[in-house]
Amino acid sequence: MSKQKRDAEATKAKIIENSMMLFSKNGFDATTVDEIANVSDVNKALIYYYFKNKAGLYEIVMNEVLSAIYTKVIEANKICKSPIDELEAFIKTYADFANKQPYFPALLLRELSDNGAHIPQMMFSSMRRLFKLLSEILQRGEKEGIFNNVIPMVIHFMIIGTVNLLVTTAPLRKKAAQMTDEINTCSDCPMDEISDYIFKKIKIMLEVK
Amino acid sequence: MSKQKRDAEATKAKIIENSMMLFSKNGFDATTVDEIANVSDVNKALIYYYFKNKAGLYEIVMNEVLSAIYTKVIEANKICKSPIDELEAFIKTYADFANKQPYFPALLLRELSDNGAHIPQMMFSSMRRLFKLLSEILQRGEKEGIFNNVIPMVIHFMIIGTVNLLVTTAPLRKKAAQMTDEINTCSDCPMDEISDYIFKKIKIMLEVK
DNA sequence: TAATTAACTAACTAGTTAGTTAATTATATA
DNA sequence: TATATAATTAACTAACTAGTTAGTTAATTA
Repeated sequence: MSKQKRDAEATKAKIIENSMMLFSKNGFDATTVDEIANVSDVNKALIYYYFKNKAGLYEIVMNEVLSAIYTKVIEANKICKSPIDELEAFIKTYADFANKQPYFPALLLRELSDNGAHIPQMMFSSMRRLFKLLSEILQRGEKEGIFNNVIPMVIHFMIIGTVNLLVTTAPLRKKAAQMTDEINTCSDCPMDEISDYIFKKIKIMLEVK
Repeated sequence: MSKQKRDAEATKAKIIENSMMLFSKNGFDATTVDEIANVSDVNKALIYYYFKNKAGLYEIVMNEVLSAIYTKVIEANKICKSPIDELEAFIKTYADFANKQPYFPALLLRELSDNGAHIPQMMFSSMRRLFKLLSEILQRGEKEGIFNNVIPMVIHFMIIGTVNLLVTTAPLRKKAAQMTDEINTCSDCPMDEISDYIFKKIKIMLEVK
């Protein structure tokens, strides 16, 4: 392997990586193409050479992230023996991913609160795949008499919503913890303890007594 | 009452009202001061005459919204007899407000996913008041032996997160319902039925068996 | 090694946006 | 009724930003 001065794939990957970081941190509008170029140490025009435009780059970034999480969730799902196992895997895999890729929940929340202004179609179907998986787990559980009174859409948002808020507010909560003594903002609970708590609570909530 | 050509208070209120609508719909960055001025039928400079700058206007708008919701929740809380009543009132009042003021959840999500970039301090303390109230309800319930194994921060985000996602995705879900037959996105469940479901499920989740 | 292509850049354009200035109009008050 | 003051505007600027163009340099191939 010769050390190359030019490596298109690596450059492209670098641009995507930095875009992901910046879009997640600052959102679509507040991220400038100039900024992406500077951070990535490439000329701005190169971004237009590789990607159609800013929205096109954004779409690729989102696609990459959403595919990654879907793959992980599916992977974790494969080795499960029961709907309860599957529910646990779903929650913990999602939480773990969101925690390790902490920009992702912010991106997702922002995009949802924009009504998918920037990437309507793709976003949409990616999120649907994830929801469909959980939906099937819950309905299977209900058929088997393990769960009862399930509204999958609400349970899905309960999981996604809770995890996303916990991850996105983590820095804010850390700051709050230093300021006040009275309120416990859970600022040093590790994510795997929290996700275990969420799973156990949702299990209680759904299980037939 | 004479019909005036000039009414500073009314003009100011009009600007705030339209700002709230636009900021909520499009976020801070994507809302332009020109747009606010046009919609409000005033000259842009008037906005700078009344408000320090764009961020100052945004802060006032946010303050107004957050105070309104806090007032409603406190009001509903007053007539409650038990922690379970209080929990029910908290969830349903918040959900009702979010549903009637459907831009608010989007604003909140966006602001949280920005780490409070635009209005750090005020936003912060407004959200804390709301959390403190729920926190006290839950801890009182735990002391009275009604609830068990409560982590208020997680329960708070479970409520806020679920409601916010349901409200912000409502138009998206409606669109999805037309496209596919297989997945039930809860697109025509009325909010008060959903908030009742959320309350009942969270009650089960927290109550001592 | 010459020709061709792929990777990359400097410098620009056209359009947008927050914020300002200096002037104008309406209203209250002396 | 004159005048001060509060409300409002037209017209501007400085800074920024998405996207383009015309060109350069490195790598590949004939």
